[in-house]
Amino acid sequence: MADGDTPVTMSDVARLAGVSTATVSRVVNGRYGVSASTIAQVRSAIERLGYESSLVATSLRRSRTNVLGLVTHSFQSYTAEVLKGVMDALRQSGFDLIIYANSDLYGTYSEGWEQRHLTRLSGTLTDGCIVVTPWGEVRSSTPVVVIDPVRDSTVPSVTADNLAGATQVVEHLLGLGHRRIGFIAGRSSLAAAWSREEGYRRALAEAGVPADPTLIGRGDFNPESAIPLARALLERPDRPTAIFAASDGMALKVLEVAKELGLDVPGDLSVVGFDNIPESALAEPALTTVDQSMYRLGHEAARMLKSLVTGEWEGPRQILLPTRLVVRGSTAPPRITTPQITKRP
Amino acid sequence: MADGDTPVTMSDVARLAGVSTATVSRVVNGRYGVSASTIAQVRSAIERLGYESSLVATSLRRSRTNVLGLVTHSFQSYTAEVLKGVMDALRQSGFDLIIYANSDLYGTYSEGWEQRHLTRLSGTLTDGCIVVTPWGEVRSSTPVVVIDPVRDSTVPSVTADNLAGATQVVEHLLGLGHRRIGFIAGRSSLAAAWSREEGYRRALAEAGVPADPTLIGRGDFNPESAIPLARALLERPDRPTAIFAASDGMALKVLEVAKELGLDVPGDLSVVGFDNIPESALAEPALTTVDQSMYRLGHEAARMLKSLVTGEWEGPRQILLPTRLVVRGSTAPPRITTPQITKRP
DNA sequence: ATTGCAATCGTTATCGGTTACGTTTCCAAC
DNA sequence: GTTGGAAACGTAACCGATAACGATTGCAAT
Repeated sequence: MADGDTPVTMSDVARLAGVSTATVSRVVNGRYGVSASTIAQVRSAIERLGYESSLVATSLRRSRTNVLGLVTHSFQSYTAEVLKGVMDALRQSGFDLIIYANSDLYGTYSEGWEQRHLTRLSGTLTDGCIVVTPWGEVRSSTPVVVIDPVRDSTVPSVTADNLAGATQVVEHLLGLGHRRIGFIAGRSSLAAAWSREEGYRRALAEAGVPADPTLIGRGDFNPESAIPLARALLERPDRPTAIFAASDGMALKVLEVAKELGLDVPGDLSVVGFDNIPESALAEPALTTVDQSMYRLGHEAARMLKSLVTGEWEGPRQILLPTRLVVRGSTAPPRITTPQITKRP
Repeated sequence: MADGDTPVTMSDVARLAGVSTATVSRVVNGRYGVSASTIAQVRSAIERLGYESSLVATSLRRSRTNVLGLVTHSFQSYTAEVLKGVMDALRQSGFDLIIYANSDLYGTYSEGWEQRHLTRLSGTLTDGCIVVTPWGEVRSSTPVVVIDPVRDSTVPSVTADNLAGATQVVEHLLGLGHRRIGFIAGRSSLAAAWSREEGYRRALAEAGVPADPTLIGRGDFNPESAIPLARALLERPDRPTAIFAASDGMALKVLEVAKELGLDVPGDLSVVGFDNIPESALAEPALTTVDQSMYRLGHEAARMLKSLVTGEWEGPRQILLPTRLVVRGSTAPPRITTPQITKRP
């Protein structure tokens, strides 16, 4: 009860109940072949001693730990949302979650980091891992599910339908009357970044709007990376009337830059993001964005990993989740390059 | 390398190196008593086989797992900030972090939850635990550090200087000219909630402002709980000119209610929170609040737990962290009950 | 009274490391 | 040439639980 007492083991229980440890084990695991009276005796001994089975010893014997891992390089609100989904999917499933994160605060990030942790964990502490937005392809001796994988990855993964989402964004902007639409891209190695850019291109192409490569800024999903890019786009004489940033974090920085330059949003400039992180709804003006339900990404990834570990997964190994355009206050018809009044429907 | 191969064990290494497992163990753990040439052989065998020692087996033998636990009942931005601090403190310390959370989404919370998980974890999976804002006193066979403990707790803990923070808030409001100041309290069992309320009372008393008990609403730190309380306070004919909520989550709800009732903040009503969660800076108007650096709470708790586990803790077992008043746009001189113009210094 | 078959329970090897202890080797000192 | 002793290494018990296997028991069928 207090600190410092030696932990009570299964053989303590066995001794008190007058049976063998095998029988105690059977009772604990609810296995067949123990008489009702013995079960009662063992139960009461367990109760009296306050016995808790050792997760460590159990893990060693079975070769399952019932612990899943989550590896992430950053710990922003995106990851936090994912985490909620993961934990909800795992609650009462018998699996515990262990987290490896590199919170990106001291710049100690190194590229092989994820892989190092994966190999250390797999086959030893965890039964499987979820990896969030990795830098490269991952391999492991235990099952892995990747959220937002790199391009052309064959590892089991969960991704939002970024192509559709980005297409909708551009269609929304085109519908408002925008023709010069800037784009701030994400880390190009990620499939998500590529799809969002591809959606941007396709939607423009289908609408017959000529693509202007100089309107594309090369960001990396890090919010800070968007600042110089936004500045460059907005200080041009022929500045775009709208900017679509590949993530909310970057879009919020675009808002700041616009404010700094004295531009009114959405009057002078429309801004759209992607992700729908909680902060976006609170921004001023509230950010139009694409909801990709990071909660669901996490939830599905956990569900998938769980059944992958238990060997009962049926569905596809690459899951695509729907996205949804969320129109808020940061988008409106342009009034600069198209001086005529454009009424909204 | 690929999936499905049996993990390579220490005896595999031993066989290849032509030594016993004991020697391999000595090499792996850098212990004295192995010749340089043997070390080299073992090292190369480890290298060739890609051997990784089993954390589970090691944990069973030594009675240390090098895993710390974090138990929390909710997973809001408060907890996320704490988590960042914890993980930063633990990085490269050789300790891993395992998280138990009840994200409060399905109302499955039950009061004994924390204690159940604590007893299950301690002495089996973790070497010690951090518990965030528990519902009751906690006990465990391994070290525990509590962030925001209950009142009169004797368990090692880390808390912000809530009394000082709350006092500053009220002094700030008094300085602006407010006299009728409402208060929305937090979960009263927590020391933090009590201290904040105490600070509110003391500051009023010291300023000679008569306390009006009807201006105090009994919330529980859950943002939703503040809604009816704020409504009740603001629909009175003699409504307060300022409301101090014991947490930012609740304060943000007060802002919403005020907006709903057509009250201008800070013109008709000043609002102050406590915590300084990220959302507060983004609110409209930005929320005046008290920064208690949840990051530092987590960081200090982890540092303390770590040394408690290794038995090298020197400092006090109850840590008090400074707070800081952050004045933003949600507070201003009152203009309702005090019609005269009050100039700021 | 045997036989047969379940149901029940104990023995024991094992999971992968760690470590107390014992053994061997080797070299310096007597 | 012994002896002493430290260095280097192997043996085996052990951490706590699980499971294959064998042993015992009880009871119905023969």
